[in-house]
Amino acid sequence: MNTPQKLLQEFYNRKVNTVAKALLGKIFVRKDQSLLLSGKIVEVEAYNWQHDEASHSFNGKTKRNEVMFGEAGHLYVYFTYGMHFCANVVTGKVGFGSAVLIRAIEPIDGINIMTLNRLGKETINKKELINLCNGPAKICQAFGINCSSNGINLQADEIFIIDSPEIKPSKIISTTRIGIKKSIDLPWRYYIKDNPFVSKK
DNA sequence: ATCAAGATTACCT
DNA sequence: GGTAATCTTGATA
Repeated sequence: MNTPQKLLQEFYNRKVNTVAKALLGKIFVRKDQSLLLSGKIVEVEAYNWQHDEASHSFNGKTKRNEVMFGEAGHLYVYFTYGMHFCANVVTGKVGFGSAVLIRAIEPIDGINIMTLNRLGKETINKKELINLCNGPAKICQAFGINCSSNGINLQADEIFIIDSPEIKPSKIISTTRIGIKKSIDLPWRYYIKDNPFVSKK
């Protein structure tokens, strides 16, 4: 049996749409001493620097988005709507400001902890399980991710992504992105076909 | 200094 | 389907 392999720098250091599709099916992991939380990435969105007005990086580097302009393979976490965090994986060359938003995860390990983080209780029914990580802010709440994780290196042991067999192109659906008002026509949202943990059809 | 918008979610009808 | 919650950031003056 092969040892699970952490994704390396070279995986992230490619074009954002390539990385976005490649991230589908991979295992997102948060480790903190005895704490182990993980789940399969089933939905993502790509945000680019050029020709993408919806991207935080479109108007250039600021204090908020500087991680996006840094090295690939780091985590960009931002706070929005006065109450939510969203997590992104930085991709491509330094200075290009591109990242992949993690939009939905199928929970695997630590479901009891995620349930506690999200719902304030330990038991969960089937419907609540489906709704546990099917949205970018829900993932951060379930995994306990906040701005203190902004900029961390995914090669380290706190938060990282483990390799897993590639999803076949025929199983990847590409649609327009959700919740944006600019560049709404770009088909840069990708999700795994027929997976019940995807946020929206 | 002021202000509007926001890569969302939960709860209402 | 509609909207309140809630506050940081970035743009403009």
